[in-house]
Amino acid sequence: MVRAPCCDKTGLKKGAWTPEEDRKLMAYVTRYGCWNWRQLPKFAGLQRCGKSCRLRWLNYLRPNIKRGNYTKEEEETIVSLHKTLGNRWSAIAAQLPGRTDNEIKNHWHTNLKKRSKNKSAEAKEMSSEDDLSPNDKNQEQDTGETDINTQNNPGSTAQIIESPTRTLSPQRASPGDFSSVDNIPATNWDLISDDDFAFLDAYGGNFWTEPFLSDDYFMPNDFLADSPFYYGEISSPFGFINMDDCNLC
DNA sequence: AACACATGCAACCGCGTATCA
DNA sequence: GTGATACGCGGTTGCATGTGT
Repeated sequence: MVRAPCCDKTGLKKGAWTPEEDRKLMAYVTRYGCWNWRQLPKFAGLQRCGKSCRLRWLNYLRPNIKRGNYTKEEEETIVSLHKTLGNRWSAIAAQLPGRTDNEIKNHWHTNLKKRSKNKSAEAKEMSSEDDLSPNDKNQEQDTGETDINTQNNPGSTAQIIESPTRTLSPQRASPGDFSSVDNIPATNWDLISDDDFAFLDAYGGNFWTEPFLSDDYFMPNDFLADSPFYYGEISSPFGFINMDDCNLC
């Protein structure tokens, strides 16, 4: 039995998001929040599936997203949590403020998993060969690497040694890599200007009020907590928005 | 310089679950 | 209790870009 598509796909765009689409989504969510992902694209003037909008917002446009440049501590946390939680990326992401489950998942598959495998192979080799070179031994001491498996599970006989990364391989620059930590990706916010709300006005009076007729208005807690929404007004590139008028919470 | 291959990331897809009528 | 709807999550894919030959 094939599950019905999440939305009517006729005429809906797929693939990479354009700056214009990002602007529209950011403008809308910033002003109204994500009251209903399914309906949101319609009101935001986007030819996208609600699911796609949600993903784009959560993984890319949301404020306080960290991109790239994983710290040693973050990688250690990921490896450690992965050991206890498995592939529950959202749970892991919850422990890493600013990181998304998707990004952590990607980072695991592209970096940490590989290193973990290598470490595992090395460990196997070392256990079979006692004649480890002094250099290797020193390196091990310098980095302070230990077998987390045996640390966390003293009784465990697990063979896999998942080691935190000690050296960060240079990250390839990509359009999405803002390489700034703790900051809202400037590129995203710079995309938006006052004019970006103009298209919303084109919908007429109903546009501004209709979303708030919904009872199931929803704004993610982490977004609220990190955003000026909490404090009554938005200080944004679009100017100040009095949130008392928006009934967000 | 041109091509093939490798890598990393953004986005999509399908399933499970929560909620509501 | 049941079906419909929406959301969230994890697995997977496709493409842009980097690297090697």
